[in-house]
Amino acid sequence: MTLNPVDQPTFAITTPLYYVNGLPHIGSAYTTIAADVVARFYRLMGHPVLMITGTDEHGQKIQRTAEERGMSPQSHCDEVAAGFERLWELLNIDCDRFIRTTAPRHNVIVNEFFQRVWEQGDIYQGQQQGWYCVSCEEFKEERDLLSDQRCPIHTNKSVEWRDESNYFFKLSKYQEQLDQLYADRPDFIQPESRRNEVLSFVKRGLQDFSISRINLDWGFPVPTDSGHTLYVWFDALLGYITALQDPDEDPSLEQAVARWWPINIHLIGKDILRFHAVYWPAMLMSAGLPVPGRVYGHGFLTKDGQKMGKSQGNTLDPVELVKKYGADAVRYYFVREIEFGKDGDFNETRFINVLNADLANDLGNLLNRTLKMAARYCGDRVPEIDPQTISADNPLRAIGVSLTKTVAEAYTHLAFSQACTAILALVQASNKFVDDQAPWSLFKQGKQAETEAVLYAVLESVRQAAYLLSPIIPGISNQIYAQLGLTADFNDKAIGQGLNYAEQATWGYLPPGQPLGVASPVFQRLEPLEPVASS
RNA sequence: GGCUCAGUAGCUCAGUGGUAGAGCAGGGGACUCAUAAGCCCUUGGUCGCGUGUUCAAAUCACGCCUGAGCCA
Repeated sequence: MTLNPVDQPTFAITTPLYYVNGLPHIGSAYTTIAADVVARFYRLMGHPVLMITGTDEHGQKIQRTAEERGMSPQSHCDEVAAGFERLWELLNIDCDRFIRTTAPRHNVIVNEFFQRVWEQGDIYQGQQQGWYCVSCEEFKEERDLLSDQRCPIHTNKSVEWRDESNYFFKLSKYQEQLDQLYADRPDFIQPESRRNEVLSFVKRGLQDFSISRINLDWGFPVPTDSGHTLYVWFDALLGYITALQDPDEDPSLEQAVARWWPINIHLIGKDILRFHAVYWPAMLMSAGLPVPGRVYGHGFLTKDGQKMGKSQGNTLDPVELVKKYGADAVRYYFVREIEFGKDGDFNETRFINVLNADLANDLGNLLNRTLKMAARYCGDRVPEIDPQTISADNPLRAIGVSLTKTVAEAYTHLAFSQACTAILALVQASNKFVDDQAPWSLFKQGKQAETEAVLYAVLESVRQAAYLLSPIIPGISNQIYAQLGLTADFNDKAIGQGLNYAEQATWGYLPPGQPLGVASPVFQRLEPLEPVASS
């Protein structure tokens, strides 16, 4: 059965465009891993997929950071953006588009978009005065400030008094339309707790927001007034649109939204929820574009239960982590151990425990022990069993058959942890099945047919598990397929055409009689950490 | 200050009226195909605190404490 990708609806997903104030932190890695998992799952199902990530490079904060480093803003951005791309490569994340907001083609899209909104009469000039935090790139209320006029978020930075002429976007005009959007599409903002937050914010009444700054060089000029520079957020959100277009094409807003718009899922951290769930849809409405499918605000990560931050001195360097443990391990831990949407914790002991238990002991060892038996008892081939002859009551077949739907639903709901739990249940049942059936005894008793039936069921269960886990641990899935004698490259973006979901996601695919590969641990057990005396 | 969410086994969490659960970690056992893995058994909890409603509360109501968040 072949499936033409154009038969399937397109699927586009974004991470935030990360601010290049510094090298990527673990939180950015977390979001991007999640987006990659979703993208890979949709590719598996045969959808044409566009996964977008990138960097947000304008704004005063960047300008000043570059100055402090004695660099031009552009070379600072180039350096940091390259750091992001390297990390994605290390994590085995192959995004389809990496958009940088300093790209010239982005400027074209921004200008066109601005023009549309301008023609709607949704932009006007006004005066804004108040205390401005450069780190937040936001005006602050005086009563929110700490002593010495310091920003409550950036406690070591003083805010600056600004009294300037700005351009404003008429957000207030879209109050009713936004209310309607949230009412019509309860799934627009997820998870539920985030949605409630936005609803209560919007209910209080929306105020127009400033979309320009003066005295700022590092940004795009306001098309209608070159003395002003576009506010970094206005420009950054539009990066999602620019990214849709092939970089080689001439940039045009109309072309950009032709195929992949509207984006299906914006995956974001909960801190930037308002920009994505309120400002962004209003901007799109003004420009006459449909709004995205879902905005999903996930939680934050802590380390050993503590907030992470440079000032607290407890950060988790994603580059070090992935170099130490490998992409699959890091991907699996965050996806499996953290309930997506809620805050989650990183703890290295726990990290090691989970990976050893799930990947080395349960999954890896299951494959290994079964392959060794198949080599010895079945001539190094998949047993010649017609899967249809295996009883529907067979515990593995029963689980495997229902697993397909369970896992697909979990992935589509971004309930990665549930997907893992369901898949691991098959693996655990398989280990139990091996022990219960004791194929080594069956073989010694000369019960060849029974031995083969047991081993087939287990091998097939490992295969199904590997296929369904491939969006999360593509490297391990590749190894498992290879050892089962199957040809697969789960990093191939056309995977859904090569290894069709309808066929491979279900239990009973493994071709009988096929020569098996060489057994070798797919995930090496990690050494437990030496207990450290707490100081 | 207002509002929202959370507080259940050492850890991560499920359970929303009817005799306290899972996974991991810890302890014991039998087996041997296997990455000293797996399998079986098991230790462990006044379900944040208090009052109330009910025949019955982890679950409902009210108050409080602690933590996180949104808003002002």
